[in-house]
Order: sequence, then C-alpha cells, then structure tokens
Amino acid sequence: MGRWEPGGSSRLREAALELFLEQGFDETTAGEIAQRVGLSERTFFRHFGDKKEVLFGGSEEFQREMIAAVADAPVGPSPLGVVASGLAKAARFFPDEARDYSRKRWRILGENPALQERELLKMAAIASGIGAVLRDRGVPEPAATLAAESGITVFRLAFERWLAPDEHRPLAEIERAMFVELGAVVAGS
Amino acid sequence: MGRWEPGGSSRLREAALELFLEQGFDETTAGEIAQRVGLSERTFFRHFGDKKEVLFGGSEEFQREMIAAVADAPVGPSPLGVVASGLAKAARFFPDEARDYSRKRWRILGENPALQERELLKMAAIASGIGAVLRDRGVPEPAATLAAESGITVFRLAFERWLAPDEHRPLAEIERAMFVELGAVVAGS
DNA sequence: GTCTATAGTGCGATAGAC
DNA sequence: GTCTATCGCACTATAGAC
Repeated sequence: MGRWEPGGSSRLREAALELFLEQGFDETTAGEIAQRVGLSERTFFRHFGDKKEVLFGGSEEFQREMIAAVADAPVGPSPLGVVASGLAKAARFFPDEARDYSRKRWRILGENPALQERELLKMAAIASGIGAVLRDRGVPEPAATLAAESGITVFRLAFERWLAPDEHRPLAEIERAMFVELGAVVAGS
Repeated sequence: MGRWEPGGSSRLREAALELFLEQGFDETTAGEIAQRVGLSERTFFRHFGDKKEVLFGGSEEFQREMIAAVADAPVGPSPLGVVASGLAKAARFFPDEARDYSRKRWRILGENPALQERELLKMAAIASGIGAVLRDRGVPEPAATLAAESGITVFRLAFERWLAPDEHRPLAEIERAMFVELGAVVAGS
C-alpha cells in the first residue's frame, strides 16, 4: 500500500473517456482529467506524451501482439495468408465484452480528426512492423509491404464493421469474410 | 499594387519549407515563418489552421483531382480497374519536375510523426472520397471501400518508390507495376 | 512541482480592392 | 458600402524545461 492509489494510468484513461463522452475532446483539458482522479496536470503528462495518447492505452501491447502473431504464424505458401492467420490470432484482443468500450472510444474518435490521425499512425506502425517480419521470413519487396498494408486494410475495415450497431459476428469471422472479399475485388481486375 | 505583396500563402509555404529543412519542424515557430515573409503570426494562422497545414498546400486540389479522376474513369468491369485508371490520370500532379520538391518535403515528414499523421489523414480522406464515388457508380460494399483503400495503398507505395534516390521511372509507370504486384500478392493466397 | 515558450483562438481595428 | 487581408492584443491550453 503506497502513498498513491494504484493504477494511475488506467484511472486517468477511464476518467478521460467519461469526460470526452460528456463534453467532447477539445472541451476537456488535461488538468480536468487529472483533477477528477486526484492527480496533477503534470502527472497526466508524465503518463501520456500528449493529450491524445490517453485514448490509446494498451495500443503498444496490441501492436506487439499483432506483429508477434504474424511472426509466429505457420509457414504458408503466401505472404498474405501468413498475415491473415496472424490477424485472426490477434483478434482475441477484441472479444465481445470489449465491444461496448470500443464503440464508445470510436464515437469520440469519429468526432475528432486529430484523434483519427493518431489512430492511423498506430495502424501504419503495425503495418510497418508486419512488413519487416515478412521480409525476415524471406518475402521480397514490394510483396512484403503490399501484403502487410493489405492485411491492415482488411483489419481496419473488419474492425469498423465489427463496431456497427447491427453487427454481431466475432471479429475473426468478419476478418475472414473481408479477406475473401479482397480476393474477389483484386481478382476481378 | 496593393498594400501587401501578393501570394501570402505560397510565400509562407516556401519560407516554411526552407526553415523546416534548416532547423527542423519543432524548432521553427509559426511566428518565425511569418516574420521571414513580413507577416504576423496571427496572419499565419489565418492562412493555415495549424502549423502542420503549411506543408499540405494544394492538397485539397490534389484530393479533388484524384476523386474526380476516378469519377470520370471509363466504365470498367472491375472497381479496382476503375481506381487504377483514375490514379494513373492523377499521377500528372507529380511530374518529374516535382520530384525535387517532393523529396525535400518527404525528408521533413520522415522526421516528424505528427506530420506523418496528417499525411495519413489526407490519404484516408481521398480513399473515403473514392469509396463514395464507387458506391455512386453502383459498386456494393464492402467491395467499394476495399477497392478504394487498396488503390490508395498502391498509390502510397508507388509514391514512396518514386521518391527513392535510385528511381527514375515516372509515377504512373510505377503505379502500374505496383497494381500488378498487388494482383500477384492477393492471388497467391 | 514550478515556470515558461509555443500553439492556437477570439475580437476589434485598419487599409485597400471592387 | 462591402469584402478580404492584415495587425495587435489578450487569453487559454499544451507541452517541455528546469
């Protein structure tokens, strides 16, 4: 038992989500979030490099997981197949229980271009990491980067679909369907 | 002859590029850029919504052009083919003479994640616009979005390749090769 | 934890162009 | 008279330096 309540980061993240939903991202100051959990603004910025980052907690872990899943995927004939099997494994990061939280977060992101920018950068970083893994596995360029980027595109669209109000299938299943669709779209040209 | 030199925006853009190359993006203040062309900091922010935006001049026009090129593409059997022919047309925005400027700009972007975020958002906006155009042309979902996103991925990778020091082919030619590679990567799965 | 520079906004005033 | 570009000032929040 220390001098502070434990879990400063996660308490800040929760408070931030609430406040952003209530009053909007721009209308909420970092100091306000910190105050709500009894911390100082200075402490907020020690936990998060900038205000946006409070909405991206756990994203480094997800990123590592996603890249590791591709690295550990069984040897396959096609690089995109390798990416697909990695993505399927990483889908466990988003079980049904996470849908509600993800939808709230998505609503906030949808209203703020600066947050969308950050989300895109995170995705781009994952794509870049997957590309590197594929090259390590002997896939030449530009196939490695194309497979990585296409895989992330499939993931993004599947994820958005997963969040839709009328959607109930698990993420991995939507991913599979989306990969099939990609095959059809590209084959048709 | 007015009270002011004409072309405030473009003079600010040029000065910004110089200063960013000399001292870096973070080390250059908006006031400094404005001062160099005889304007005030306040005026800088009336031309550009934020500091990053000074590096994205003409991007709205490029965006419109890209989307219009897809909208005006001849009727084709496949949505990705339509996107490809649109992209080929829009490649004229980047003639050989623009390579030098583009490389300078790319070097600045490469050193700053915040600028990469903005670049990704601009690309995402174009993809979204192309997706809408495809839906207007009768392409169902998720094929429309997949074709749009895949097309933008091809454009991005082709553009990066176009900027490589050892690369001399025109952008349109690299795009074509990249579309072929995408076909191979996806077909192989 | 305090102190400070920079980013970015709001508003009023001014100077020309049409 | 109206429209547009500019300046100047006051102000807040972010973010980094000390």
